[in-house]
Amino acid sequence: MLLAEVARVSKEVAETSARSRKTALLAGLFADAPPEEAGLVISYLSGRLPQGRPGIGWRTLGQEAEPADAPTLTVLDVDTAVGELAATRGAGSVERRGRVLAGLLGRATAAEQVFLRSLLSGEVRQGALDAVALEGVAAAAGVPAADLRRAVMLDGSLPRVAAAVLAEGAQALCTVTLRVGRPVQPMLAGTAKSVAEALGALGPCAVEEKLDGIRVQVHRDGADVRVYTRSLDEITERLPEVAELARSLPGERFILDGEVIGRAPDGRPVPFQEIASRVGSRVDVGAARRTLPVVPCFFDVLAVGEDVLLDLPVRERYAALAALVPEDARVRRLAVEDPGEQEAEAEEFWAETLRRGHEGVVVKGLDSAYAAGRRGRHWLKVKPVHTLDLVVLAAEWGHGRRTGLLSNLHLGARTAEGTYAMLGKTFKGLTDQMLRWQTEALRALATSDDGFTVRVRPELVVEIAYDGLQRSSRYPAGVALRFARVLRHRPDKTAAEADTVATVLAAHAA
DNA sequence: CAAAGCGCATC
DNA sequence: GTCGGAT
DNA sequence: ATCCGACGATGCGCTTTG
Repeated sequence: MLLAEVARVSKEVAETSARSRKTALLAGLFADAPPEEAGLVISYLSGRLPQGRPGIGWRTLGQEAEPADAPTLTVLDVDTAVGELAATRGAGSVERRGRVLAGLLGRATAAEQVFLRSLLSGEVRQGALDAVALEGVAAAAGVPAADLRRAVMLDGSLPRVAAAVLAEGAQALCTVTLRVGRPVQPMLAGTAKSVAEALGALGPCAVEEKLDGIRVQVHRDGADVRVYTRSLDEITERLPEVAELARSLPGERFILDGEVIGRAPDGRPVPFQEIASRVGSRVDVGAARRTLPVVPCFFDVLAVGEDVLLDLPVRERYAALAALVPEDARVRRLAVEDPGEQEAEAEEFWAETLRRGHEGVVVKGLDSAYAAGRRGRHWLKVKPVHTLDLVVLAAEWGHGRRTGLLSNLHLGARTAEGTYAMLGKTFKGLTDQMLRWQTEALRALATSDDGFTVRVRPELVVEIAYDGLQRSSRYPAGVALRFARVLRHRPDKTAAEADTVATVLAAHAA
């Protein structure tokens, strides 16, 4: 199949807003794809490369290339080139990769270049990724989307399952089962503003501590233990403690879901950044382990022995977990069978969890199944929110649907010297109307515009919500906001009324 | 040989 | 990771 | 109820640059 066809459909998908129409466009192409190329086509149109990230970023993609006049590239040609890109490493690799990329782009028409650049950069921006492509596959193969979705969650790969179902039909889905040793898309949590709100939404539930670490899925089959991240990358070698603990458990075969954290000598959890550093260290795991040992805390079990537990309710899965994992390797939890009667108890659990230094709680419906790969409304996370009044120091021009609007705000707190210390940026929480308003308001305050960033007189105050502070080597206060978002503009306030660095730091002093 | 730049992963 | 918009 | 895309800070490892 020609890349031109894929690029054309991608463009059409991008230009239609209705999801049903996107699905139909994708289904048409998937049905046309030769069986041996279907996986590739589906992968590209769901915005992924089978090789994963190819080591090509905005910098490398910046190079210009004279487009070809006529489309000759096939998807197999692209796959070959991407394989080369991904395999290129060592001294001189940047230049070699650049040449391979130039060669590929040189064989592509202008339209194909647009698609290739977006695909390689990881931002297809066609309003359709995995989920919509999955609908397209289901339509093309004539199978129920729900059946296909379940198979993909268990298998972990849409292109693989899709190729099989297009070739063999619905029966291909029957052979996909949960297997120990093959990672499953983890279930995700929605958000609630308060414990009371979560209790009200869920009824009988479990309130669990939410640990601020790295999500892990641990598979054991006899002596073979593997640890996977949330994105299903295998990180077993980086976390020997986790593998050791899994081997020590009284079960030969299981799949556990949990979070890896570190504990200070007093038992309190170490900051997320330290865990990220530890889990990210690959070259000298021994040294990293000595510096910061980690512990897994499990909160779910997806399989044990020959039994698949995904469809069992939380209460039964937790009983299985308790039978397998000792208490000190499990998350603390409170069962709330009667939310009406136990609200105070739940609130106290939340307060105690925060006193222990954890991130918040996750509230789970006791009768819900494990919805692999979904952001279930049966799991709701609750975290404390902090707010500040900060001053806009600059704003960046937006992209995509925010083109022409000032979007990303540089946020400053007042210093003792009467200047402003930047604490981070945010573009979140802004409605279209707020974007329009701030674009005009900031234009009026502009002191410079380099086409990327507009610097402004520090006069506009914004109310910012954030989750906490993190150590920063980039920002002058030595600290940055985590997950900052705009609550509202405060044109009624003057910059002199904004919060100071000192009060920000004081609010988080332990 | 150290610093900077880049890409990619976590949240 | 959070959030708003669209379906 | 879902999905998507608008982009955040940070740390590691690799490669290039000074």
